[in-house]
Amino acid sequence: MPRLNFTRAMSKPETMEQRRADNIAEQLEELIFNGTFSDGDRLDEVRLAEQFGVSRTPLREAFQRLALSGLVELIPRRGAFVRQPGPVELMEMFEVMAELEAVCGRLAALRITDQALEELRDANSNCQAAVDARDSDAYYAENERFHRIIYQQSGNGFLAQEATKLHKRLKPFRRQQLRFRGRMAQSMAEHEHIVRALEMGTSDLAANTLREHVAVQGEKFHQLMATLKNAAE
Amino acid sequence: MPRLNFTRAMSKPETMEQRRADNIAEQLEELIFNGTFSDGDRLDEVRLAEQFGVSRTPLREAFQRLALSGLVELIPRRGAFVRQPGPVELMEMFEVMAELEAVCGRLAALRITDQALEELRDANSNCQAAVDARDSDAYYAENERFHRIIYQQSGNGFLAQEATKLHKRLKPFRRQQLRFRGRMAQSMAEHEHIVRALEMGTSDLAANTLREHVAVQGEKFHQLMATLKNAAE
DNA sequence: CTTGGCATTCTTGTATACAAAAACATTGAC
DNA sequence: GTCAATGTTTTTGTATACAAGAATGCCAAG
Repeated sequence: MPRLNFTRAMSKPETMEQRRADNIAEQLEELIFNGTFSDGDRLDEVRLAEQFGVSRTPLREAFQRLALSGLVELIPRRGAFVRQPGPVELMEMFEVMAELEAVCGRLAALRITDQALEELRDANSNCQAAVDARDSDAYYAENERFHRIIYQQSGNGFLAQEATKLHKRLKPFRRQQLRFRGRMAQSMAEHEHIVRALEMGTSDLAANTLREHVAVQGEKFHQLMATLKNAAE
Repeated sequence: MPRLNFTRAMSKPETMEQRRADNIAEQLEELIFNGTFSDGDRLDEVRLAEQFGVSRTPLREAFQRLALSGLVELIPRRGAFVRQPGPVELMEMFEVMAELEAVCGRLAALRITDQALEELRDANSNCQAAVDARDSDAYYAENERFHRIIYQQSGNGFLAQEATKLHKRLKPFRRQQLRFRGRMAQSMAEHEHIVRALEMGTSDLAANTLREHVAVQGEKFHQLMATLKNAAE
């Protein structure tokens, strides 16, 4: 006889208390992103367990989560292997990212609030300040804020969530890109165009501008490939 | 001193041998989809463990996977709760699905092979046969094949994967839809238009036709809401 | 009748134990 | 020297054990 009579989940308690396993998943993610582990590396359960000061159980739970997000491949009876996207998959992911952003932009052009527009302008001026100060960290932070606002203003929570997920996944690669000369300034200029399109409420223009902004083509393609080779060394 | 000197994963062995935990995740997914568990239900670890004849450990690993795919919400120290999308989230998901299909169509119009076109026509004639026989199961199977081909012909593996994932997630809701009068026939007709657009290689037409085909609007909206109410009773 | 606090029982989260499978190393044949 | 077979050791997958946190029930006070 089941005890818990509250078989229904009450309204989201929005508990931000994390279990240990969740933290471990995040930390592992970070270790993969920052290059401590690279493609093909095997994640040793016992060593990582020691390192994190926990037993294998929560680690294995973390592996499950990472596996579904694609960062790790779980090969039965063999272990967990880091799985970074190769050039082809990376291009594919950027292509999807560009399309997702375009959709967000198209919807946001119709639904964005005045307040959000103001925040976009604010993020943009912070970006400009970062460009002037050649502070790529600050630039990146504000750039992320800029895009996140657009995701949210699409008015489609699910879409915003998916876009955020992919954005996060591509973060390390995008970040490399910013180190190229003139990249920050160009990106800034594109942001201005995007804001203008959103202000005007022209869906198609907003969509196309965002797609172009995110798409990897022309010189950006070569830059991306260059960073990949560096990462592989 | 690490033992495994093969620290790199060899080329994908494409091992289809599943671990127990993977199977459990799939079975649970099925149980959620077919309505054995409905929104808000708590998944009892010990009971399910008995039911599946395993211990709690593999079950908990399965929970982790289901949590990331959104079917289950893991509340710390409280348990795993089934989380079915409500009307709003469902509409959002269909909107994203429509956009993903549109992108697939746009790319596929440029890249589709003659052989794939032939397969689309084949799937379509099977669909027609199913409509004539009023066999909604067969219709659904061929419909799925139809869409899957388009995903794959986008030439973007990552996109195809994401589209497939969402398609699967929406499966139970789409399936309900087919029971409405005339829905299968209308859907069939739209498929014809889609194939024609792909044949002609007109990207925009293919994209728009697919978007309209998948989008939930007008009468379809009411039908979807009706199925939701039925499911809640 | 409702409300609040305490004890009890159940449930989760984590650690540990153990069996099965995989990788490694050694030996021997060619 | 290369390669195959076999025994050893590591490593994974699962079961079990145990500690800490929730939920329930009970009792008393208002």
